Amino acid sequence: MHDGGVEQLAEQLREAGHRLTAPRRAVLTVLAEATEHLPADRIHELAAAHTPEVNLASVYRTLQLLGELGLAHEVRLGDGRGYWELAHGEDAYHLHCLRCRSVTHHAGDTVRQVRAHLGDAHGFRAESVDLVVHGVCAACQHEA
Amino acid sequence: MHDGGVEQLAEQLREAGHRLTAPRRAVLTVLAEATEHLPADRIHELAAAHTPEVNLASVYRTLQLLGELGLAHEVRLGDGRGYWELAHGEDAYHLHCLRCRSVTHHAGDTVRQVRAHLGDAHGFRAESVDLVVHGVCAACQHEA
DNA sequence: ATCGGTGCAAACAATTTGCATTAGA
DNA sequence: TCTAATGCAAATTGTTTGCACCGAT
Repeated sequence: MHDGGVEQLAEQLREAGHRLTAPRRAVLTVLAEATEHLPADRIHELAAAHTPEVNLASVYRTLQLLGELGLAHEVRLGDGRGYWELAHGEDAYHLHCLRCRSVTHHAGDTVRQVRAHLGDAHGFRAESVDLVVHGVCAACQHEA
Repeated sequence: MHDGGVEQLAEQLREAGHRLTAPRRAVLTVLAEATEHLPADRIHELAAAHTPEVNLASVYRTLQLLGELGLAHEVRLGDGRGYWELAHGEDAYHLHCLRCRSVTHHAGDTVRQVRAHLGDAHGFRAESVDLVVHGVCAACQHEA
């Protein structure tokens, strides 16, 4: 997750017919450097380091755009807000540790199985699967 | 569905050391009669029919209490708000139809399997599993 | 030179809270 | 009676929007 990633994403923005602006580059950089899922206000804070004066509204607008382009993805943890991450090959689920508040995503068959099951059993055509598991991660269990 | 259910829930409230008030009874009645998942403001509207003057704040307070007592359960669909339903034997997932906006819950092994998988593969102790699948339900697919 | 994007401030929507009053037990 | 619970209104929080100005293409 060095700057190369950002350049590539920036390119995708441009290719989709959007302008590459300072706020957008700042948000992309923050997301690319992030090791965890970030809410908009946190992204705003971090972006301010790169590019002072980025406005929170622009962060929201950028995130929405990135979401529409499929470059970023929003996760809802149950509290009101949205947490963002760069898109990774979909069909992942999230483990939300209630103790250390960490959120990790995991790919795997799990979600695919759920999807398959639904089509068979309920004739439901799944568009997207939101699977968030709240609990206590392995690390936190040890230091209990 | 009929008032018997409400009486039983009311009893559980009292047993837990809480007072049985008009707003609380109204919310319980609405939830018991509901055939779908309701957001707080909708519950407020419907409760007003039974008991005029119930305040929206009281609806929120009641819902929170019912949640803590395990009598009701909140579902997050991804839009900002919470949708409520009476507690049914847990471990269900929700199918959210993007076309008709319906939300149906289904019990079954699915969630239990996810739970088991997590413990084995990641040492994660699952407390609650939120599985919401967005897509198009069977009914809506037919009339496409 | 355009017109998409930004900053700013005000608007919104969902939910929460402080406080004086009311009513369940 | 005595304290939990309510109504009301104001405060919070997360997110969106209108609009005049600015800058990427």
